[in-house]
Amino acid sequence: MARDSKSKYAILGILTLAPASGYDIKKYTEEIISHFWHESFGNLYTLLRRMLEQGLVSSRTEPQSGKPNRIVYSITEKGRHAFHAWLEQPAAHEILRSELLLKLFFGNQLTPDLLRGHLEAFRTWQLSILEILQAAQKELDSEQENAGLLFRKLTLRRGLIMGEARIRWADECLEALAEENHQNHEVTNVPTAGR
Amino acid sequence: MARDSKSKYAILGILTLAPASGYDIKKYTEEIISHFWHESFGNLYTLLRRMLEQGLVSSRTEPQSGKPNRIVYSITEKGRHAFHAWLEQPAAHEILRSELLLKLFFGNQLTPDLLRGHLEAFRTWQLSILEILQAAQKELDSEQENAGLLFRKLTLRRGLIMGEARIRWADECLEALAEENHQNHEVTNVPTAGR
DNA sequence: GTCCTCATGTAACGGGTTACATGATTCT
DNA sequence: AGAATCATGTAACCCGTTACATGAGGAC
Repeated sequence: MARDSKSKYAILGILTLAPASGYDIKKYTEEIISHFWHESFGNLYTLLRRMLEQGLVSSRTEPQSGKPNRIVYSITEKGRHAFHAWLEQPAAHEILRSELLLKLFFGNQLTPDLLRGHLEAFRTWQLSILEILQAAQKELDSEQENAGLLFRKLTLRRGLIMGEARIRWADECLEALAEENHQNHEVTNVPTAGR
Repeated sequence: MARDSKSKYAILGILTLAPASGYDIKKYTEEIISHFWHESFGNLYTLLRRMLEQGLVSSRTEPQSGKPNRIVYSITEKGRHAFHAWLEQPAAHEILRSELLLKLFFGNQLTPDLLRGHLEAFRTWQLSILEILQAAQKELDSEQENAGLLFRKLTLRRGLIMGEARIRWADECLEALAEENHQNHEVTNVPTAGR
């Protein structure tokens, strides 16, 4: 087994839906599945050529005038097999590595203001993602029943649930910090006040 | 700037709390912050030596009989500066890449049984993590007020909230799939039954 | 006039994982 | 007897990012 590229399977999966160029695949990741996946042009193009050599995909060049040629890839039988074999395999445990959490963990070495700034930036960022997902959901709801619809909805649902949870958490943190700050002020400003 | 190792800052952060060996640091990540961070021995040892060269840490070798020598690292002033500079920097947006979501997205190419299997495996895994976190929370609650306590609690809280959300989501998915399956059976088993 | 979209590519680089080696001691 | 803990290290390797190059056509 060793380790093999997840990108490879993402590409195969997308080619399962329709033939596509590298550019198309990039767009697809950005527009449809950006809430749980991303690809860079860099290894997209490199991978596609490698996969061609391995016979997982076939290619056909579409000449265009004025623009560079489009290289449209299709999944082969071999590619389909590889994809399905992967699909059946249990999903690898996601490795988690959150820079924000790391900073927060060492939060007592940071000024309250900067800390709050980090959390608020995170919050607003999550909020903006949520809005995009909500719009996507509306669109999906108005779409008519089709093959992959349920699964698109379920993955979207994940994005929404997690986004909401992240915002709830950020709010909790901000509250806790505000409270702590408040207490500190009471203590330092009115140290021996009547009790 | 370019890109520099996040591991580096995790290490510096941990050394901020107390001098430690590579082995100690690994243990710390596993026992205390595993819910949002992880390190492998591989680059831990490589990084520590590089950081020594860069003057971010200093080292002292503790001879031991029977066991290999312990190399205990301490953070230097330069290291502290680098760490604080990083702390103040806004946290990079987490890149998301979920293999499970990817499989689910292409779920209509998978048998319902396998699909359910994936989701249930995910669910039970998340549940086991939750239990660990809950135990950790109980421990933290009984600890007396100290410097980093609030922040440990806040990061733990994140793990709990997210874990619960993931489980809720998995349940939703399993329900949705069961329902769909049920409908399909009705249709295929009693195709023209009275209505 | 400048920015965005379309479209493909390459080279550098490095961050991190995996797998291996070594070996005494202590727990089950 | 065997597994786990302690403890450090190295070498392979590759996955993926970033940055660059090229260039036409259309939008604003």
